[in-house]
Amino acid sequence: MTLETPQQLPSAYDPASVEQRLYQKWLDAGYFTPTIDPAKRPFVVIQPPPNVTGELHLGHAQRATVEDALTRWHRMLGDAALWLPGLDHAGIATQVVVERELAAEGLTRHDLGREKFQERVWDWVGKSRGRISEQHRRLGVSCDWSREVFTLDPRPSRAVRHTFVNLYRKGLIYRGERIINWCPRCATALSDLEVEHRETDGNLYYIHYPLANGNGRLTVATTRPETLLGDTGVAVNPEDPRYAAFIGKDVVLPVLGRRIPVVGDEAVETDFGTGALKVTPGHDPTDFDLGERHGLPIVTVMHPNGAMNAEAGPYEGLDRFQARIQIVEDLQRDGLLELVEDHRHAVGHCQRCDQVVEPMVSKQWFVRIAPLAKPALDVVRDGTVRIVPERFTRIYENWMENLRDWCISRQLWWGHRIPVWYCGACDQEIVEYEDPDACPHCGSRDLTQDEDMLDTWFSSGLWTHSTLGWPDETEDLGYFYPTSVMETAHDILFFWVARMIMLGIENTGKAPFHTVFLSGLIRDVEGAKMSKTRGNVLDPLDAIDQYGCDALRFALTVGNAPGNDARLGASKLEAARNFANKIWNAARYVARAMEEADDLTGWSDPPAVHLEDRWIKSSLNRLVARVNRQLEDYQLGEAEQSIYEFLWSEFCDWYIEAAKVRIRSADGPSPVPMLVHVLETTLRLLHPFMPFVTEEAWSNLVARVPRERELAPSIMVAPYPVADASAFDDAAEDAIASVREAIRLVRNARAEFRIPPAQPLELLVDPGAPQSALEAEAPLIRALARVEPLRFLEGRDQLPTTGAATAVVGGAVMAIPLEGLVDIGAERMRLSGELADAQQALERLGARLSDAQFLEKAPEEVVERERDRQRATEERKARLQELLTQLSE
RNA sequence: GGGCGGCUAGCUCAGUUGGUUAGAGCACUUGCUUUACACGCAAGGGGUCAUAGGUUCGAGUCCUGUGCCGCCCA
Repeated sequence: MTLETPQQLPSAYDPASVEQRLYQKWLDAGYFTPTIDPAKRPFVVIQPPPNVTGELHLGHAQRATVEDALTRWHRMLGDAALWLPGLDHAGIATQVVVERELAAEGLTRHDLGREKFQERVWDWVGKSRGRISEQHRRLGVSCDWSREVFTLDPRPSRAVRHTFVNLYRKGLIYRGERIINWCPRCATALSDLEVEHRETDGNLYYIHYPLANGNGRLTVATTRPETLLGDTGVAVNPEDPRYAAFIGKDVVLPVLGRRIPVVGDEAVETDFGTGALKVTPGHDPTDFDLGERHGLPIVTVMHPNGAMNAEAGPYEGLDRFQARIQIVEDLQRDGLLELVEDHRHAVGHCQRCDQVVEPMVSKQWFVRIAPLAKPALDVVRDGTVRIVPERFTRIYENWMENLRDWCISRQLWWGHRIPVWYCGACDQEIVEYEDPDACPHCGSRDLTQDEDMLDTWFSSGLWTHSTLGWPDETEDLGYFYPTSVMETAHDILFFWVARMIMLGIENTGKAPFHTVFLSGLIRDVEGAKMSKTRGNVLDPLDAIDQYGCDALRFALTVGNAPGNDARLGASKLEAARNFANKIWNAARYVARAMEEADDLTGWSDPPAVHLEDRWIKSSLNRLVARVNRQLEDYQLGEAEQSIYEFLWSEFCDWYIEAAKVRIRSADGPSPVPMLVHVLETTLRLLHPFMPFVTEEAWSNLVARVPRERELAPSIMVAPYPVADASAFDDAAEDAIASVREAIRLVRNARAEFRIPPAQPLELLVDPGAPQSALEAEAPLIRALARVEPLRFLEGRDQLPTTGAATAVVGGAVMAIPLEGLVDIGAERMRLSGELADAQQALERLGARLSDAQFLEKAPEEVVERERDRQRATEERKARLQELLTQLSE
């Protein structure tokens, strides 16, 4: 590749011409695949596998950026960094998507049959995978594509099979008639987590249940009157004086006329409704528990599709919502409906298809959760697993302490099939690692496999180890497990993270990672969740086309605190794009300075002799220290902010501008080696976040540099910067700060008095101190403030007393003679104001420093800092007073 | 009903062992074709950190109460 001259480089950074080329270069070099090396420390991130049928959205892009940044950082630290990508078959989500497609053709999955339907899904998967993969690559992710896994691949499927069999044999998986959440649209059971509760306007119906003996009646309140068809009791609180006498008697179920008992139970809330509760064990989870306590029978009144069944008597065949209307009418007719109230309450909806979910008793497979939850709780409590940000630890604990058994069977056709066979001859359940040919109990070949599929999250829960080869003792598993950081969105803490911890410990004996890093959700500018129906979805690829990958990555992560939701809009993307362009142009400038410099010797660690060099080197090393600290503490957004500020406001705004002055005058040591050094270091610091522009700029720099140290072939395998504390230089930083202040004051006066930028100004300075930084930096002040002549005075009495803009910087006094422009009275007013400020500050400082408590209790360095400030403020006050006296003469 | 989070400049947000005069981006005002960058440069305006108490030498930061907004769980 021939090196372009700096002049040939475009003046605006063009991401499109860089990104694909560099990504290919990294792929070809094999940087994304770590080598298993016992001498190295492994760093492992397992990617949360996106749904195979979905497209990546900005949330994925943000998480990918965080995961990539962590991986790139560790790779540069010299770790064996593995970021393992994958895809999730997403059972119910995918099935719903494909069923919708079928519905558009007027078909259901039953028209196709199980096999054809599965083929159809695989077709869809094939199309979708390519898109997801393309999106990921465009995001610049450095994941190891050679290890990419799909949840339905043979290896993870084997892990699913082994886990199921092991848990079954330990008695931790069982089949039973329990109350579950049923989606009539999807015709499948759902776990508690897959139900979304939404506040909905409904009614509360007060219904009379006459006593069987004809002496009165009980009135119950319900939001779902149609379920009374499945009532097998009425419950009241035994402490409730209104109803105590009813316990043990029978009431007559309206409409159906069935006799059902009244039972006493403490769980009944006396102040909800009438205080009497109809008990429907077949269609309500609390009633199920209650019914179990009192031995009440279970009656299920609905078909799986939500229509009423034979138990519903005259309502058989009606849809559940029609049945509700009909029953209410009938109750009214019979005079059994006391009243109907408006009532707002939470109604469960299917997470995937939004239908109202029906609690229903059904025969399903469950995981016994308590024995798994205990160790998973312990590892978080004892710090083996750290959750970032910390506040989610409590949320995790609360949830884990209140878990019900996990319903894992789904009446779907897409996913991992439940590995249980039933023998037609002896009726035994057969659960083996390999598919059985014959019944091990009776030898019969009349075997049928369970029709159901496993909850997707069952396989996801194994992801940290199934991707590395478990249950086999593979080299990958031995080296990379347990993994390091699990980064994911906080909304799947329970769905996924908790189950990974439970099943990771269960299968391997070890917690699957040491850190959980939870990201917030990405919202649109208005703060709304992005969704297709709202039409506010921003495709990551569009954003990349428009602003560039680095800009998107930066915009998605800069300044974000872990776990907090963030909004993204055009202005943030523009700011990020501008930053990429700033870096590009800084690099372009430095490259040009290099071409024109005679000697770049020492660039890799230039000695800091000149005050400006001492300052920038000190400042750079403080930045490096800070960024390392922030990364170690997972404050990625802050780290980016730090780099942004240094690069733009320190390096570009001041060091480069100062360097130009020195280069032009050819006076003193050349700043070019330092320019190269600072930029090269900062690019490495930033690379994990903005991989492309840093690589491109870095390559352009190092291609022009003498080989003073071994140079990596790519910034992504170059070492991450380490701070050199010996470069810290407070004196230089203070000195440059006062020079900057002086320049700012001159520019300020120029703006205030409307003096054209090109017109030089005379500046008189009484430096005050013998070794003033203002004197040392006179050329810089001349150039950046457009000062000519700049004269340093012997004594204050030489300062002009009229018609001058004046200011105090540290111990120095400056005056810009502006006869005829400056109103001396206004000038005096301004200085008096400053004097008053100084006086006020001194009073505060004096009070603090004379407080014995403060002196005794505050740390030494804080006291010392206050003393320094007091000294400086006193000096400033003295100078201001002198100046004012002079002006009033 | 229980829990969590937010309330900081016009807007969006940082601010992690409590320690300068509380920061950034965007927006705003003024002026600039200054040969790296107008995706830029310079100067500037703008905040009693929701509220009431408390702890402390010192509170945006810790504690308690209150108000509004959002989320999670039941």
